[in-house]
Amino acid sequence: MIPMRVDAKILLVEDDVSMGYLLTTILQTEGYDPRLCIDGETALKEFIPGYYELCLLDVMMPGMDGFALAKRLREIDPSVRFLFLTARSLKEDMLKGFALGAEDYIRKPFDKDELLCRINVMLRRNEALQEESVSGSLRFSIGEYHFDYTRQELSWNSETWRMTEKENEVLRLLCMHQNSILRRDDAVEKIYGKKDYFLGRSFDVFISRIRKLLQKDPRITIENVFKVGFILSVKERA
Amino acid sequence: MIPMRVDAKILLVEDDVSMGYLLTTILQTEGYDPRLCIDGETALKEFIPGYYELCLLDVMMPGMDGFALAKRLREIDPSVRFLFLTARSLKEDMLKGFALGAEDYIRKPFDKDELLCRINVMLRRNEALQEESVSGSLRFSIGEYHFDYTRQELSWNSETWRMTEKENEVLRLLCMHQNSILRRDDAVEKIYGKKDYFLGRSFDVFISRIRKLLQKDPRITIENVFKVGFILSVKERA
DNA sequence: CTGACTTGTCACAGACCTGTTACCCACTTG
DNA sequence: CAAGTGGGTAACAGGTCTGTGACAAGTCAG
Repeated sequence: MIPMRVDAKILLVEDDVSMGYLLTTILQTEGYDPRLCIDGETALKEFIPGYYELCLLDVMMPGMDGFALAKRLREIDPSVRFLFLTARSLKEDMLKGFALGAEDYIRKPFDKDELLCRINVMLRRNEALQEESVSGSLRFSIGEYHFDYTRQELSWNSETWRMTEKENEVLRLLCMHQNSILRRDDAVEKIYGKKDYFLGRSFDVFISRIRKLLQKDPRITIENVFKVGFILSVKERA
Repeated sequence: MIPMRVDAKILLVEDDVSMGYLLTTILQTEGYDPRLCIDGETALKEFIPGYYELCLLDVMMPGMDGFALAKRLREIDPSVRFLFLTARSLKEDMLKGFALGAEDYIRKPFDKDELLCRINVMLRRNEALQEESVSGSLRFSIGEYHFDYTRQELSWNSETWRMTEKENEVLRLLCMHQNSILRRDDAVEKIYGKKDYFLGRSFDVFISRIRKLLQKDPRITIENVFKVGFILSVKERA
């Protein structure tokens, strides 16, 4: 299935109240977060650059029409993405819409599933565009936790903590050896670049701190292997 | 007008000879370089990963149908882009097409200009994806702000400031790492070409100045990651 | 079972890092 | 030349890490 882009903010501009309501409902039930405006002026006030993933514009509206609105929005935020929705099936209109940079052009009466499909495709594309640059990111799942090494963050159940540099390093090493021994010598060497008695003790302290960070999921353990190192593992669910 | 993507290679798969010929002609007169195949098997032999900008697939064909072909093509090259063309207007077919990762879905009989428009849009998008970084103008949306690097301008709600050169550079780096850590070492190196203690301090001062510039939108934060760097991010609206 | 050694944890102080304001100097502009 | 701008340094007041010592608890060999 197409992966859903949950909670995406959508700016919806539609003067017809019942149509606007219908669209809002459809989008909401699909997990989107639509914002309905009844005319172009309201939409311009409501618009915030970068906030909305997508704008859904009715073409025929009293006052400022969809095309004029699109032009204004693009002036404010050149990277805005929009899609026209119209009852008119004039070819010229459609061409004009695409010329303005529309991503798509949908005729009313529209089919609900088709509309959702096209929106999904657009947002998926959007996401691909943005995440392109975030490559090189290192992430791990640890039981119910999620650990993002590059962002130096540990999250659990929508809570997120920023870890310190050393904690981050130690946890990374543990994760990379998940279910197998992380040798203390190796670890100390990698973290501090050298090893001596005190650095080893310091490493122990970090193990302790990380245990505390991970204690919300009791299935996670960091077992000690006497004189050798530690093993991070996640027990099977009972 | 929509900028034309000249000479783009298009793989066209259509079993109906006259339709295939018609499409080929249309695409050629528009400056594209289409390659016509009369069935899926031929298309698979003809296909070269990365060579075609776009595949135009008829859905209903004897032997391998368009969907099966799309699946095979995607196996060979996961980044392939395709578009279905079909006489069937069954909703399920269309949904299936999108689920397979289609960029668009066009019903026959199609309108020549609409088809070309949609193809143009797709190719333009393709280009945008690839040339994002090479383009001359660099612009970013930061919450309610809009930052134009090339013009060295920061604007908010119709107010616009011209930034200083260094502010501009620092903000650009922050934007390019939005939501991930901008490492202070990297940043200092890129901005000054070398690094020492004082340049690091100077960088801090610019962070401070930029925070002040961006303070009109309270959702924007530049978080410090102790000893490592900074993260620019925009919080969800309440 | 004992004693030597290893590990878990706490608390804390000092080192180091950051945010900010003020200031100074070089350069530009009118 | 006077005023203004940009950008670096200084200085200071916090703030955050993180080694280390202390001590309790655990492990192991003999």
